[in-house]
Amino acid sequence: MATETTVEKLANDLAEAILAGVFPPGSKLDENQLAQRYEVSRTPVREALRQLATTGLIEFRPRRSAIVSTVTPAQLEELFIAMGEIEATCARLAAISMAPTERRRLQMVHERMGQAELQNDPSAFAEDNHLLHAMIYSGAHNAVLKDMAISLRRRLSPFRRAQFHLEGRPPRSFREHDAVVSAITRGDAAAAHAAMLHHVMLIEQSYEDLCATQTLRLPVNETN
Amino acid sequence: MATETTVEKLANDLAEAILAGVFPPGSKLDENQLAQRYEVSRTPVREALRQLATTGLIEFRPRRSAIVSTVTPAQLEELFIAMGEIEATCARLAAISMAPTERRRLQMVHERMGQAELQNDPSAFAEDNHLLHAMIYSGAHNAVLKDMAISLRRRLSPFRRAQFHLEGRPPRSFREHDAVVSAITRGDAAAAHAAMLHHVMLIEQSYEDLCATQTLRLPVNETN
DNA sequence: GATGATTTGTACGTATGTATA
DNA sequence: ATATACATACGTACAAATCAT
Repeated sequence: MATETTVEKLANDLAEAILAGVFPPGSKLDENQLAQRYEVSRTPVREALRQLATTGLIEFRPRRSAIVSTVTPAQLEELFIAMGEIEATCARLAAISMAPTERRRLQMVHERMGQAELQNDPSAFAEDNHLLHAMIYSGAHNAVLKDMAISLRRRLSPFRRAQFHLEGRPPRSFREHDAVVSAITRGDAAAAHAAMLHHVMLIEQSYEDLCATQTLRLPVNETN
Repeated sequence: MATETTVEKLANDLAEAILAGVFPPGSKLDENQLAQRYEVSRTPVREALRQLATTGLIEFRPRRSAIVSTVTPAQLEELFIAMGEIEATCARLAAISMAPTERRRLQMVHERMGQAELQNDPSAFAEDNHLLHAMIYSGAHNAVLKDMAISLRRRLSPFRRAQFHLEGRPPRSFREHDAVVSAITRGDAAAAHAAMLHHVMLIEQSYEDLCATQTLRLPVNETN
């Protein structure tokens, strides 16, 4: 019961719902409706919305409903680029300052991920993928950068999810990780940076390919 | 009158007051007191506080007063490191993607800053220093990274202000800028990154020197 | 373009949890 | 340890502005 119950919970629930596509980009967030839906009053709703607004997930307009942020393709690319740069920075710092234990654990998770790929276990693969990246953020030993990375990753998660279903992406992803993990474990900062930048750029690329092949423009739908 | 009057204004005013040291780190932010002081009700105060909490400037505790964030030396160093990395990333991207006009303007401001240093005009120097860094953020052509850089710079501003008064810092700062600006204008991405990283590290160093020589631990006081 | 309905913005009251005597 | 004081958390009410007809 340590959490700030209502607002904290609401902010998380709302963020999750938005990222899951329950409230699609551009949709209005009526305070009264949200209050009814989550069975609270408008006050905590407003405070949660304001919190989400500072993260960029939604937009507050003066006297009108808050709306879920619409990301243009150009903005999306900027998010991917920023994500790549932050992750690459974390990878570089991780190569410099990870403890031996951290390096071993990183290697371990990476290898387990390779097995998941061979065994064609997408959920284990995705889970370890997440863990691997998180370990690199932590390995940078910088809470500020870590928070930035987590926030960006969260923001981009709807756009990254789709790519796991792309044919041939997991094995390639594993090979890219291999370059990153290898560079980090041997302490090659420049190589770790370059490899991670490359990896995230390819993630963006495969997302764009996905958009091109499918008629989908928005990455999410109600079925999620 | 486009702004969301009360809350938006309050959040800005409060942030400014905190950064100026009116509310020192660790001090409690009583909602009623703030409401009286700024002549509004508690509701906008709460919303402004929550906004500041997401930026890390203050901390919300479940059923207790919000407090101005206390930055430990370790956290401060992480902030400086993150700042250096983000600025260096912006410099690298700027070297790659600045338009010719932007490069010329950057060079121009840099030269003007050199004159301000020669003429011993600290306020002009400080102003151009701010402008120069801002131009590099913009030059990266990535709004996400730019916002991160601005936010970090703002957060660290109380700790950077002091260093301008350090003997011999401005000419050194100018020389460090020279390396950055030169690398950017000639499009040398790696050099721009390295030079900026070096520059910000030296800023942190001079702040630490300042702390060591003076008995001051907190960077700001009421006279500002 | 004006008017009514709906929704946001702010104020305030009550309850609950925290700190203190 | 129990009780008291006090500040926050949430709910509700009213005013002002937007939008829809």
